Amino acid sequence: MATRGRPRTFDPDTALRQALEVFWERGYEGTSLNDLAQAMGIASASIYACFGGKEDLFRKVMALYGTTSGEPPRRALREQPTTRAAIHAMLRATADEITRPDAPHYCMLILAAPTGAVENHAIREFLAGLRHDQLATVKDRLARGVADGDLTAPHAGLDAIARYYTTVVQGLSLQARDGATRAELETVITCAMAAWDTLTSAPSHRAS
Amino acid sequence: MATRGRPRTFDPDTALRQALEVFWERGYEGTSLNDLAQAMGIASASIYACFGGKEDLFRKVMALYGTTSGEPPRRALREQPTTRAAIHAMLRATADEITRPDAPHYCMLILAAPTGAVENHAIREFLAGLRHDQLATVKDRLARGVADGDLTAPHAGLDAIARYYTTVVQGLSLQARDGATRAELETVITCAMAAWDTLTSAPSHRAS
DNA sequence: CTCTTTATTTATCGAACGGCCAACAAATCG
DNA sequence: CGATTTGTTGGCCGTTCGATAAATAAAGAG
Repeated sequence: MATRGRPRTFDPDTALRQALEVFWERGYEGTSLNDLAQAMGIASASIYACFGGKEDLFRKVMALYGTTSGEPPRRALREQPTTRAAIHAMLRATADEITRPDAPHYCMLILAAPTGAVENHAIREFLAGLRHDQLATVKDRLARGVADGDLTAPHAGLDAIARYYTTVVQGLSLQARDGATRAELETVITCAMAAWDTLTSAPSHRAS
Repeated sequence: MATRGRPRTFDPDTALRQALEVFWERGYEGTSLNDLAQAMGIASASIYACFGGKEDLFRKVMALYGTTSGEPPRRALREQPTTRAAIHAMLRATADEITRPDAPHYCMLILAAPTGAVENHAIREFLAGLRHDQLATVKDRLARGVADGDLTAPHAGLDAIARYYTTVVQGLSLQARDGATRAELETVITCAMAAWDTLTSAPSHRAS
């Protein structure tokens, strides 16, 4: 049980949180190992020893991010009794997270690396995969609504509705990044939810 | 009239288009002067002589981008007879632009530099300003609708509706970036327009 | 104590970065 | 023609990039 060797002088969990802050503030490509080492209070070589390279560290950071900032929206989807309430609560939880005064006003999953140099393609694929999971989670919640009986054969497809609200979530992140206030995001959410009744009515008249 | 001195061996307009391609593919921070010089077929010193530094070049590129890819959505807003048709056409024109087979599947204005190193703050501010203009343009179109009489004292505020559809536009860009097809974007647009009638009805019942 | 193991610091790697300049080349002018 | 103006070339500036090796420090094991 006892750990051999020299014990490390920093707490990896704390260091990971500090790395999260830096990546959050500057994005993936905008963050250098120097930035990280300085913020984490250790030499860059220690980062390699403990976390692997920049890319490995970023993946670990995103895992932490998912269990912290990513949890409230996921919980909203999971715990709200009706599908409509679940979607609405997810949007509001998202708006809460991306306007917190103690953190940058955007979602890392969405904006930390949307574009970049070719050599960072793997990171973008990684994030795209996580976003795909996000879409699938929303879709699953809609399917559960059908199973629960509070959503009956929507006029628009489940896929379309899920993608629509995912689109709104992503758009909210950019709005917050551009300085929109929590109240302004709330008005956007209200507008987005105004489509709900139309979208979830039985298939009656026109499409397109 | 005759131009003194040695004439340049490249066409600045062509070079600017080539620079646009590179910035579009890799974003602002992901593009190096080497990348640009290689794609433009000239030495980096020629870039400095003709366009100024990287930041100046990017601003000129964005001006070109605005008059090309940015024009169809703007024209849709301007030329459609009714406000509803204008918004709908703008969304579809946006979807067309960000799924063109001959260009990256996203909007540069939105995703070329959403985050990044502190030294590139000015570029982000520049883009944020352009996006603010975008929002204002949508808002103006709604106001024109009220003046035209096809939009009467909307239940939701004009600001909220404008910001909502701007949010959708920005979300669409991320969807396309993640591989959504034109058809999938169309379903999102259909969902987004489903809110229109509710949003633009006279102020009657509840809010929030 | 000595030996082993692990973590740290320091120094540095080669490559690429954005930026810039002096020398050369090509045109018009007088 | 020579003088002048302008564009292009090639290279180099100091810095920083991500990454690594060697040397040092601190703990437990025997």
